Amino acid sequence: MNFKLATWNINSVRLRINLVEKLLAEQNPDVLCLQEIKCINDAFPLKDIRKAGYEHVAINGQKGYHGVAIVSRIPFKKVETKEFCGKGDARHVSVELDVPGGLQLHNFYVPAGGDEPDPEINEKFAHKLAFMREMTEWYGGMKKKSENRMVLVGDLNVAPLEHDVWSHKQLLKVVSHTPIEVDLMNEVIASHDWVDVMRRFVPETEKLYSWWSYRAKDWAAADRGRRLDHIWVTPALKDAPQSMQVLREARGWERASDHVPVIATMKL
DNA sequence: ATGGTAGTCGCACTA
Repeated sequence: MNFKLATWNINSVRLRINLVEKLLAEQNPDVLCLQEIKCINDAFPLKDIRKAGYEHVAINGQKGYHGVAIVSRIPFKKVETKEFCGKGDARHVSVELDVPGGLQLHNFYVPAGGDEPDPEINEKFAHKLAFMREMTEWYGGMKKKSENRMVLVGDLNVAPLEHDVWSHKQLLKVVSHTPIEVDLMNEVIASHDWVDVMRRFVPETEKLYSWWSYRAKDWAAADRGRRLDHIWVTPALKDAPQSMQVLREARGWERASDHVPVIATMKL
């Protein structure tokens, strides 16, 4: 079957439900993974999502901050959430999709990490590093690597490659692109031989961003972006991806999120 | 070298 997947840090799903509806209408993905929904489960705009044709929703919400959700046309066989760092933060939800061969989809919102890239003096940065170490442990501990059909998406808050940021040199000491974060992200990737789907379609020598700061006067003119959002697949699905698109235009929508949707199609 | 914006919740915090 053909499978279309989107991931988007929405920065408040209640405030931007109209933009979610616009994306679903224009792109018609089978599944949309959202991050930073910024509401408790009961406040999620379920009715609007169902009206758009998405009957299946898995939510791990939290009051005011963070929170992730998966909305889907495809039924779920299982829904799980995992708590990282014992903090009680809502930063992960996963579902088993009812597709031929099965598919586990993991949706993450990794801690941003604050401003100061020193875990000794910035506990938010220490939390981010610990979170990634826990991801490595978790995926490294899973059995049957070569048979696991898994997709991992989300706002991972790390731009690992030189051309995942507008200036490699100027961002080396900026949280999201520091060597310690990049090393830890590479360890997560190595823990289950994850494949970076976005870079399968855009060479590493080309700039590729999914986020532009709200603080720029003119985000498009400055174009100082970073690739903070990712789609990964396990080796069992390495030949599945057929296309990938970063919906840059969504950054210019009215009352936009600072992140744009990343969309992939796969043959399952 | 600094400050710039956005959202939620309530007048501070996270990003």
